[in-house]
Formats: sequence, structure tokens, C-alpha cells
Amino acid sequence: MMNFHRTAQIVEPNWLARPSTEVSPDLVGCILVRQFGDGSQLRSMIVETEAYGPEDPACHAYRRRTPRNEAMFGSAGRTYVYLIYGLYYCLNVVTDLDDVPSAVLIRALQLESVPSWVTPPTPAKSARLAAGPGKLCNVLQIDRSFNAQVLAPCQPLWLEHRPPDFVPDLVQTTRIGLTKGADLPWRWYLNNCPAVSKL
DNA sequence: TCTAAGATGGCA
DNA sequence: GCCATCTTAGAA
Repeated sequence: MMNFHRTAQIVEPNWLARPSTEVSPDLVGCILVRQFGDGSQLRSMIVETEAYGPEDPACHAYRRRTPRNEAMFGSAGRTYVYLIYGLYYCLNVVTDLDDVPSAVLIRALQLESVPSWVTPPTPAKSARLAAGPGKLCNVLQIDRSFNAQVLAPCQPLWLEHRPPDFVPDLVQTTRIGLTKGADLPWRWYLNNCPAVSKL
């Protein structure tokens, strides 16, 4: 039977149950879907990610398990959301096996459309509305209540695979804004993408 | 209890 | 380069 209408390929938890350094580059090009309370959806492509994991001095769970980093020890396919600098939320996708603290930070998105509630100052800036981990949570209206939630359809957030014919041109570099583990090349982004947070 | 630092971002 | 803003982890 011919299948012209491709159904969305949902990212399943078991696909995420790998080390974050493997999942992180694979998530670039995937689609993050945000469904709001009124049923409306905002779709966007992940264009920049960073991996955090065990034996990683920059990982929030490097020292020990605490109430804040608890979600990182949870099962793959859930979120880890935390507040940084008392101002911004950051969204992570939990990866790897249970009890292994591991997550992928979503650092930048390319929005499919500009939501009605944001008023971009200039057209040029609208491309960068979600260029940064704090900015994207702002646009998608993600706060701490999103921590440790399941990523699945009918939830506020879920992931869809990139089309099989889309092979992203990836750049791998060091992570942004760290004082520890700054030498590890665990950041990936889409080459020549205006929505990436930093070059 | 107290305090310094933090996976940021906007503006001068 | 400076700073807003506040939770959290780690020290005392």
C-alpha cells in the first residue's frame, strides 16, 4: 500500500536511552512540538544541542544526586528543566539508562512560525527568537512545572524524528558558558544556521 | 544558617 | 564589559 502521507515519526524513549554524547548530535534536525492548553501547536527544528553526562564536571549531577538534578537520573524521554541565574529556564531531554545522570540541553530552535504573542522588533530578529536555551523556553512558555515530564504526543511537549532524507551538516565544538569541562567537544549545531545561539 | 556561583541574555 | 535576579549546593 502506497503511503504518500508520511505520519509523524515520534521519538520514542528507547531511542533516547543511549549516552547523551550519541543522542545529542542525533537530535539536531529533529522537531520539537509544543502543544498549548488551547490545542494550538508550535513546531520548531532543533538546531543546537549540548551533551551532559556522568564523569562530566559540568554536569549538574557530577557531585551527587540532589532534588534539583533528580530528573537527570530518571528514565530517558523525560524532561529536565531548571532555572539559571534566577532569570531563565533551560530545557533538557533526559537520556541513557535509569540512574545514569545524562541529558541533552536544547540550546536553539528554528521556529516554524512566529507565535502571535511575541512581537519581533525586526524581521531579522525573528529568526533568532529561540537562539539560546533561555530564549527558547521563553518563547515556548516553558517553566519549572515542565520538569521531569514525559515527552509524548498529547503532552505539552514531544519530539519527532527528522526526515530520513535530511542529513544535517553538523559542526561539533566545545560547550558554551562553562567553567568546568569546557574542553569537552560536546556541542553540536547546524552549520550556516542563523538560529544557532553562538558561532 | 550563610553565601558564592551559575549549562544566560540584553544593553552600553 | 556589566549586571539583573534567585535558586541551589556546599561550606561553616
